[in-house]
Amino acid sequence: MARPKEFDPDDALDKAMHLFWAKGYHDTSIRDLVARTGVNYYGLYEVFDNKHGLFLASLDRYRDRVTARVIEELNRPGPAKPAIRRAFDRLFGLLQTSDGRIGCMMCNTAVELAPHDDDAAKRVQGHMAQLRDAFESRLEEGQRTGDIDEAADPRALAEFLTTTAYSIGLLLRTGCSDAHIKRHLDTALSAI
Amino acid sequence: MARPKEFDPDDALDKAMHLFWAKGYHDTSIRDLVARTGVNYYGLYEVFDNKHGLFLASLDRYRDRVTARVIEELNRPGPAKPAIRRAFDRLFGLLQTSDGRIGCMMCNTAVELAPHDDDAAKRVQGHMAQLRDAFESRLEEGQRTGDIDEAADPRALAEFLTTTAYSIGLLLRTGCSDAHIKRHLDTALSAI
DNA sequence: CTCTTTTCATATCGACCGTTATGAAACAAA
DNA sequence: TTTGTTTCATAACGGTCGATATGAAAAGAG
Repeated sequence: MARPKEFDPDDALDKAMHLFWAKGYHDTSIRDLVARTGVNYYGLYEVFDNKHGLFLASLDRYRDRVTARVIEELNRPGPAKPAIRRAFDRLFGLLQTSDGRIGCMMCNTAVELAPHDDDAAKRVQGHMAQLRDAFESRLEEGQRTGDIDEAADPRALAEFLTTTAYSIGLLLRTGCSDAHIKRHLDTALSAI
Repeated sequence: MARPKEFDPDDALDKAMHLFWAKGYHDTSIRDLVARTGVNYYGLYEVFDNKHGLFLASLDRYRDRVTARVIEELNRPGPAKPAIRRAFDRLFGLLQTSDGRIGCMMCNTAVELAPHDDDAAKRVQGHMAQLRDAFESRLEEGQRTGDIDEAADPRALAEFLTTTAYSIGLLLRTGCSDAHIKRHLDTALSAI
């Protein structure tokens, strides 16, 4: 019984996420977000409260759009080692955006915002734990099926793989070549 | 033949570096820098031109104060593997600052500023190359003395170790525990 | 001492920040 | 059509940004 919204909040969040992902929190202004999303000030504040709220929502969206799919790939049936490799390949693919090689939004946030923002820090730590748990379960399953060395510590390896995932983001954002990243992945995965 | 400076530019640069290191570029204001260094606006601009120049000088100072000492540790006589381990331990120690666990300034800059600042990007890439070359030389020496597997690719391993160094910074800045970081280091070094 | 030069502390500048206020525009209900 | 409600586009707000202008203060030279 009133004027309808001219934008799709879901689509706006996607666009905002990509801008935050590429430019980070401090270097992205509300005006930038208005321009990128096509949503006016009123709409953004009405839906997401403020810049901080929009950023936190973007982090959640990133988890759903990127990390969730990596874990999905990780959990496909089959031996653990190739599944882990495929998960990293999937991650690498998902980190190729139309904005270029902008890395991993969680890694970027861990560095830029999390040290001084408890809400962001909580989400980053949750993200790391989620990824770690997924790796750990897969490694334990691999140990049961004989794919992974029984003497290995699944938790320690899972932490290592999680950090490796973050490293991929770091290397991408630094502009390292695909070949460089592939070499890194080969070396890292030789540890499991 | 005029009024002398009341501050030591070298000391001021140290203080500025630590503030940039902890808070990053965008979240550190000139006023913050004036407060932290005790130097007034005129002094800062007279010596370092502007905020950007002061940041670049801080990056160079970081290389001299932190990275140079890690490489120094790496190049001590003896077998390669323990030397590499000692270098990482030294890095870990140097990253414990009075500002807390703020990670590695080059890693932080690689994420926050380098993607949109060519001067910063050039310094980060130079830093990575310097570290990589140091690791590579040490690995090659290790291969000659039989300490490192001859079948290994020194360049690829050196890249991996460089990324591992950056990962230490990332884990520190994310607030991970010492034990977590030690485990990561153990796993990573199992690859060489 | 006075004069000259440099640095000091501080006020100020225009620009941009995140946020909010304002009035017109677009629908549904009556 | 008129009324009521929500969203639209845009102007405006106070605050802070990086950078600079200003005049007093501190030294050496004469």
